[in-house]
Order: sequence, then C-alpha cells, then structure tokens
Amino acid sequence: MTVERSAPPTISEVAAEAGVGRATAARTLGGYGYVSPELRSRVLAAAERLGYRANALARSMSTGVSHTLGVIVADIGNPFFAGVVRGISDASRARGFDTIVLSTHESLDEEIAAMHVLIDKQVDGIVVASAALGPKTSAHIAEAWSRGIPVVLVDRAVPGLELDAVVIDNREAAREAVTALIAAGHRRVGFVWGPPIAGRPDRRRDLVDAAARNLWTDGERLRGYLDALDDAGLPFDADLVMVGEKTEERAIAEVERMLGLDDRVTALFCTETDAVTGALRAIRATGFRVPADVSLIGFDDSSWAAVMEPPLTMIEQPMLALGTRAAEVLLALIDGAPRSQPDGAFRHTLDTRLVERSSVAPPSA
Amino acid sequence: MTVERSAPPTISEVAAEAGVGRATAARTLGGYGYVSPELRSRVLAAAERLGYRANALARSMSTGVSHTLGVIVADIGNPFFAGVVRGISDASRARGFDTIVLSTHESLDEEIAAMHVLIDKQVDGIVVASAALGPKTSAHIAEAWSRGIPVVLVDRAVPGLELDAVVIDNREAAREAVTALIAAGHRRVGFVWGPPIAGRPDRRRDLVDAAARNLWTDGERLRGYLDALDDAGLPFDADLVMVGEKTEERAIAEVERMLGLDDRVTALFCTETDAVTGALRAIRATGFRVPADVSLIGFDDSSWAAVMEPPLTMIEQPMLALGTRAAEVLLALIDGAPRSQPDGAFRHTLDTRLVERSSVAPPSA
DNA sequence: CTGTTAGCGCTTTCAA
DNA sequence: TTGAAAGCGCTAACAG
Repeated sequence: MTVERSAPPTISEVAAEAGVGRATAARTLGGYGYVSPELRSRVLAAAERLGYRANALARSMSTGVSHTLGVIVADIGNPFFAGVVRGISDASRARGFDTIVLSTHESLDEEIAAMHVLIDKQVDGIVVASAALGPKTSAHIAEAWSRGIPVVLVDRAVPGLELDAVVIDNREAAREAVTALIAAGHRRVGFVWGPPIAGRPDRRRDLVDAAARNLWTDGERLRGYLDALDDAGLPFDADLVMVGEKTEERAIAEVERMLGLDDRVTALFCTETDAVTGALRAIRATGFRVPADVSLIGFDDSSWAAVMEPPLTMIEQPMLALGTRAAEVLLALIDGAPRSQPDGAFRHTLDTRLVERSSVAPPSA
Repeated sequence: MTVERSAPPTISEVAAEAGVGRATAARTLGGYGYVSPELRSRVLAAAERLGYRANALARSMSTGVSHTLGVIVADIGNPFFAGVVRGISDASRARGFDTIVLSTHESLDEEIAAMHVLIDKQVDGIVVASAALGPKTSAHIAEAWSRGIPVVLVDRAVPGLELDAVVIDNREAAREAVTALIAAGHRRVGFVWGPPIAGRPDRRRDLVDAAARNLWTDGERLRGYLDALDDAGLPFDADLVMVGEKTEERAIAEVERMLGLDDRVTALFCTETDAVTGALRAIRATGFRVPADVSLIGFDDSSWAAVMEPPLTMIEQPMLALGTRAAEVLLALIDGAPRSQPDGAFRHTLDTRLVERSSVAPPSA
C-alpha cells in the first residue's frame, strides 16, 4: 500500500508538455536568457501542471557552483557555535546559499575529514572554527584553497595562516576583565579553564608555551590575563591557574584548590561557560559567597547570567555577528574579492563588551 | 600573485595517468565492481599522485542518492534545537550522511521554502520540527513524501499527519511538574508562556482552542497544566495564564501582574527558558523570593539552572536523543523500512525527567 | 528569440 | 576482469 509516485518531471518533460525546445524551457525555468512572453507562459503553465522542480544537483553539475557553503565547528550543540552558525546561516540564506554544517568534536582528524566531505560536495566556500595550531597542522585548509574553494576562519585564527579570520580580541577582552578585577582591589585572581596540560608548570614561560600548543582562543585569553597582571605589576603565580582537562568537574576541583590556598584567590576569571558554572559550584561548596568572598567574571554572556544571584559580570561575545560577518567575507571572496594581503592575514576583529553586573566587589579584609 | 590552480583532476585523468580504462578507475575509486589487484594499485597510485577527490555531486547525479539529510528547525541558534541538530548530525555522520540545516524563524512560509530547497538539492531524507498545525498547513511535508523523500518529525508532532514523530510527552511532563507544585501545597499556580493570543479568554475552552491553533508543544503543555488542575480538583482561573507575545519582556509583565493579583500566584510553571528567566526577573523586581514566596518549575534544564540561587527544579528534555533517534528512524525509512501504519502515526516518545532541586517549597502562610 | 548539440564527472549496462 | 558507450538533468555555445 505504498503511495504511487512516478519519477519527478525533468525539464525535458516540461518542454515536451509545453511544446517547446528543451533550451527554451530551461531558459525560462532557469531564469536566464531571452524567452518570448508567449512561450514563457506556456512553459510556466506546463511546469506548474507537472509539478516541476529544478534538480539543483544537475544544475550545479553544469554551472560548477552549488550555492552551498560548508561550516565546520567543534560542536554545533554548543550555544556559542550554534549562535555563530545561526549568523552564517541567516546571512548566506539571504544571498541564496545553504549551509552544510559539520561538527568535529574538537578533533583535528575529524576536521580534516569534514574538509574533505565539503570539498567532495563541491561547496562554494567554507567557514571553519579550526582546531589547527599553525601552518603545519592546517594543510587541509590550504588544500581547499588550492582547489579553488575560499575559506575563512571564524572565532579561531590560526597563527601563521594568512587567511581572512573573523574573530574577537580575546586577549584584550581577557585583559579588560582581569583589569576590572584588579581595579576592584584584587591581587589574587585565578584563571579558570587553562591549557589542558598534565602537570603544573613552574615557570610562567612554560605555561605560555603550553598555551601556544593548544586552542588559539584559550592561549589568547591566558595572555590577556598575564597582560593585566603585568599592567598592575602583580606577580604571576602558577598556583592560580587551572590546568588539566577542560571539564566542569576539573574546574570545580581546581577552584576548590585555589580557594583552599593559604593565600587564597579572591577573584576568578573564567574563560568559558562551563568554567563559570564549575567555579560557582566550587564557591558554593566551600561556603564562600559571590561577591562578598570572591568576585567573578566570565566569558560568554547569556540570559541566565543576568538572573543569577548575584547577577554576573560577563564578557559578551557577538556570536551572531561573528557568523554573519564571516559569511559576508566568504561570499565576497566567492564573488572574486581579493583575499588576504601578502603582508599578513586580514583580521576582522569584532567588539566584545564587558557587561558589568554585580559579581565584582572589593576583596573582604 | 594568485595561487596557481588547475581544474581538479577527474576520474578520466586518473584513468589516463594509470593507463587504464575510465570504468576501471571508477570501479576502484568508487569501491564497487571487480578490479585486479594489479590495476587497482596502479589506479590508486595515479589518484594519489594527482590528488584526486571524487566529485560527490556527479556521483549523486548518476546514483540518485546524495547521502545528505535535510534538517529544518525554527532556530539553529536556540540551544534546544542546537542540541537536537547535534544529535541528528552525529547519528547521520556515523552512517555517512551529512546534513543541510535550515532555520525557519518560526515562519511557516520559510518552512515551506526550506522544504523546497531540500527537495531541489535532492536530499535523501528530511527531519523537521514543523510549525504546521494540521494536515491543511502541512502540504509541503506531504509533497516531499510524494516525491519519494522520507520525512520524520522531531520535537513537534503535527496533529492529523500520519508520520513518524520523535517527541517527548509534553502534556505528561507538564502535568507532572504542575502536580509537584500542587503537591507542595500550592493552589494558585501560574502558567507562563501561554498561547500567543491578544485578549485574555474568559472561558477555559477558548484558551484550549486558542492553544490548538498554535504550536503543538505549547498546546500540549497547557493541556498538561489543565490536567494537573483537574486531577487536584483545582479551579481554572484565566488570570493565571500568560497570553500574548512569547517574549521575555511579555513574560516579565505577565508574571508581575500575576504576582500583583489580590489572590496572587504562589507558584509558577514556565514552559521555556525565556519564560523562566522572565519569571525570575519579575519575581526579583517585585521583591519576592524563590522559593519562600513563590515556587517555580521550568522546562529545559541547563547547567545554569543547577547553579542558580536557589538551584532550580526543571524538566530535562533529551535533546541529543531526540536528534539521534529522529535520524535513526529517518535512516531506516531511507533504507526502505515501512512508514507509519495506516491506523495512526508512529509516535516515538522519549522520556523527560523532572530534576528536583530547590525552587519548590510550600506556599508561605 | 528558439532549438540543436555537446558536455559537467560519475556510474552502469553490455560486450569483448 | 576490463573498456566503450550511454545516460543522470541541466546549462551553454552555436546555429538558425
């Protein structure tokens, strides 16, 4: 008892039905070339009658353009990336492009595989939040380019890769946040969600090196933290930075540790949502209070942060704008705009905003 | 100073390079048919040398399958849908399918357009969280089916449409939550995020009718609320349900109103994240406290809810599972599994969980 | 302005 | 086993 269905009508059938040549049907239905009003309406009527719909694949086959963009992110389920993808999606849809989105689960191998999928599917361009750390790990990106597929980076720049990248100034945003903490009087501010390394580095330099070997955004945020310390002439203390796996559990453990130090932390800078919630749990578990006992600023504002008790001071990232901008840059490239200059990559830096609420107060005496 | 790039190598070029017929190259590269080890390795070597990559479009053209799934949701930027999409994406990727995702911004017209885009792009199947209210507004879904493209619904069933639908039991989940509130002693519980209608309906029946003319999930949740009231023998009071636009602002206004009633609300059931944050803001603005003055339960648990002060009791939806399950059902359909039975649609109902935390307490005397 | 013809790159009979 | 040739549905020259 299956539904009866014949093969979808092709343009030839429409032409036959309308009693015109195939090209004429193609011209009116494809919206190109000249067709007399007379034939035009006959074709349209025939198409209507048959329920004709163009086969986009066949069209792409002969034109060489798919009107499809590829998007590669670590995790489409993450609200941040979801927002970015929404931006890309809206901006490209407005220009007639659809998007294929692939999640890499933060794995470089999956990112490479994703890139191949997109190349094979003949997308017209790709925007990627890459896990690549430098030119040596980004051959797949260069490969897309060499095959004529423009690529723009979003959220994460790749040091040494001369490509358009739509990002925020993570370093400056972090510095601003930590500076605010210091300005409130804090001298012991913890950094939550550090580089995922096993041991605790003794020297500041080792930490920076480790960060450079990991996610670009994380490294930049760490540098911004260090910058703020330097600006204020505060000493660096390895005990105040979280190391190890980037999980909420680990954040809880690390923050509890920092809170248990003889010269305990009085303020926390959290670089991601899970770091914030982890820190909050740790603070609560140890009986401290925000902001009376410990101040806190986190990355990635959300509607929840505003209804917390107390409302949280957060760094707001322009998620949608990152996406729309990336799509615009990519679309321009597809239209033939010149790519990055030989003397350095184009960096499109979008503004962040420190949304001041009530989680920052002077340290208790 | 542009990068030199020749047209990507085709299978013919690989064949020539390997000194074999085109079909032989196609057979080894396509992984089908028989090829002698001898020629096989020669082809592979040639492909490697030329940097050959299959053109998936051309392949789809001749095989008729695109190994691509279409996904239509209201807003990919919404964490809930992002989670669902992540589930779909992971499950389908594991089976070699990629996904094109389209956001409709909750507009039926955009949904119809999206459906056409996917049909034109020859996707092998579609999963949609539809805004359609019934058979009359879901012609586009039937159209996809009639063209041989399987469709499965996710999150939102469409009454009267006999299609596989992967959903949760919204009515039961709502009833459970409201029952918990009533069990705590509340007799005046408000319903936040009601049907988007202009005026306040006098009669309960008008409200239910209005709900039926709107989003399926919303209607079900309202029915569950009503069920709980009935179970407990509590009277329905139109003043306790929010009506109007579904925005956080409106929720704030409505909750403030309910809190200002002579016989004010002492508990709130919020059907969505923004309803929860709106309610929280209103409660705070009016000087009340959770749960001392007003209890609250909301839909869509998140990591934030657990770190609120107090931690919020919430209904947890299996976002990822909704997605993976929908993908599995769709993939099975693509594989030729029989679709819904003539005597009713297949409903795949996933469990929700009421995560009890501390936002529910007996009403204050 | 319209129709004919030749591809786009791949798969798939069909002979050899 | 392998190769030649046809065809998927559409666009794009090129005549007419």
